[in-house]
Amino acid sequence: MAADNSPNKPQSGSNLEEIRATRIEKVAQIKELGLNPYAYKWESTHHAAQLQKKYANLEPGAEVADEVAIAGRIRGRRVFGKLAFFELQDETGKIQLYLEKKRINHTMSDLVGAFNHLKRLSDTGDILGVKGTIKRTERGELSVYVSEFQILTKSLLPLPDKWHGLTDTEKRYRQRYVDLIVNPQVRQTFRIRAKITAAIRRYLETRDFLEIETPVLQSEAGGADARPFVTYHNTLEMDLYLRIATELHLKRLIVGGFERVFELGRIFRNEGVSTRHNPEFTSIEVYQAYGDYNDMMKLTENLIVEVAQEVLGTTKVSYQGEEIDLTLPWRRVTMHDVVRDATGVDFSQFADFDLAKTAAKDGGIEVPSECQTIGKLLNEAFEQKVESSLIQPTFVVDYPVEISPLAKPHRDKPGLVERFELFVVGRETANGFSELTDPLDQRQRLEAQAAKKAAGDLEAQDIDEDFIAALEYGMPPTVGLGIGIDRLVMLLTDSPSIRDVIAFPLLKNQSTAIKDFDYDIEQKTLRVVFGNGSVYKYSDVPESVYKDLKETSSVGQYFNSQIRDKFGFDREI
RNA sequence: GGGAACGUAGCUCAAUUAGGCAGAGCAAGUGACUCUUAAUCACUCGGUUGUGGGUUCGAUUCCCACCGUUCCCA
Repeated sequence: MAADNSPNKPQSGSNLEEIRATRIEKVAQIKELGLNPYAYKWESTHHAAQLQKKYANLEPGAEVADEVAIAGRIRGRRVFGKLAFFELQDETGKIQLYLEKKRINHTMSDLVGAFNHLKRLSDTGDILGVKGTIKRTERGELSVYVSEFQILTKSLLPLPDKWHGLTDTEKRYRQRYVDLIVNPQVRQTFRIRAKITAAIRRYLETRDFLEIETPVLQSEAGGADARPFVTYHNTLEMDLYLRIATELHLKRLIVGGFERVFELGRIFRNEGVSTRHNPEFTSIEVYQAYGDYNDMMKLTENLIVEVAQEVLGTTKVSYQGEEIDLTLPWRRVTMHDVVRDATGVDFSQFADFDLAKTAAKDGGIEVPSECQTIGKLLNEAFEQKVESSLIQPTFVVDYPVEISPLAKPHRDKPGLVERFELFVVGRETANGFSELTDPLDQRQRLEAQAAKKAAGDLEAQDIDEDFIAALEYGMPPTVGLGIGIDRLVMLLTDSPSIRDVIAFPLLKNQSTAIKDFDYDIEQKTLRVVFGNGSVYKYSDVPESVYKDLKETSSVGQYFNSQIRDKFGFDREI
């Protein structure tokens, strides 16, 4: 465009808007050349890693006449007058492009000045397809010696600094696609995650386990102690809950006659967010008829070891600087023993709760008020004094019945159930038990839970009558297992935060600031529009409050202190 | 839920000690350049210092509130 030389045209700036405008202008120029900046298709012959491997032994300076075609994102540009080097990145890695004016203009004679167009109209971030031959440069870099190119997708936004990359944690999570483009180890983590879940499914399928999908939307959320998310079905006019576990439905399938079932899928728990918790996460639950918790511990060990071996090629992994040895067998210890060894208090000796409580306090254990039985005390002691020290894989077995409402009573130890949990790097990673199959016992236990819920415990379970009916038809002796997939992936990918193994972790809405508000004097309702698009109506708001809100120096401050918790509200949008 | 820290150009970071013109590298634009690989050289553009208040002659800096993130604790 000759107009570029106009002295009055302002020079292109380099804030985001101006960079974007410059690139949109390039899109127009590409179109003017009769090319499509958003192509339909490209046929590649190779990926970068394949070429790097195939020509690994090519000498510097050597050329091979093999014709190849490859596509990817331009990650680096080093441009000279009549020669240019691009770095092209595809899913498998990077390869350099050797772009020579003479060759390109010769083979692309239909497009006059093809080389200069490429120089002028391409940017880092564009998706480029090229055809050419193979050449290792004199400096030793394997390159595609390009004869033809096609800009497949024009990128409008600049990528992060090529040297420092993207390190801002918030931006990495919010714009994971950018994180994936510039941080190769992030791609690797999700590749490993996919391999882990595939390997788990393969392990189970070869042992005749069947994956059956169970409902996410449920009229009662059971199978775990957790608060569910609530949603609403419009035409059925009913509240629904997102599942907090897959347990009760998978056990119904066992009643129905399937002997080995599992489901690997998403679970939702309405709880806080931390390095170890995301409100939606992935679990696998496995149920096997005619087995007990000893069988399931063996399955758990073999499953995890085989997955590690298959995905990482080793059973020795490094996690945040600690060497974790997954080699079998894993340590097994009863909860009573491990607590006694750590605190000096043997909770199996007490018949009386108050004596146990005194001993616990003497042992330095804080006893919360809702902790009213010896079993809960034992669990409390475990969580406070033992859990974080279980670094190497350890099965803790034989849990108190009070904290295990779905597990079968221990065949030898009164007050305990046949349950195990696997701890690695101080974190609960798996949980399994011989399933309670006695419907009358199950009803009693769930009624106790329901009583707790009625008394205000938001995490206690409801009675699932249909589940109990299923048990009354008769469930074979069965053992179940649950594994937290995210935590397993964290371990095997050396990731410090659960958000590093979830592609799009839940983050707070960036702007909940108040955008606008108005007031209805007749109705005394204050309508508030928030930055995230939602609209709330606050009722019975005095006009004086509206006036104050209008005149305050800080709307957000006034709203939070004087309105938010003080008036009833309905969500409009 | 409690505590602490952080938020400055598209990206990575300075400037805050003791309030005094908001800077650099990369990226971007123009020009030169056929072996670069964080290319180089010259010139140039780019800022509502998270948001809203307060103190002050003057605030990125001090104070308050809010928003978000991170870490620790529960």
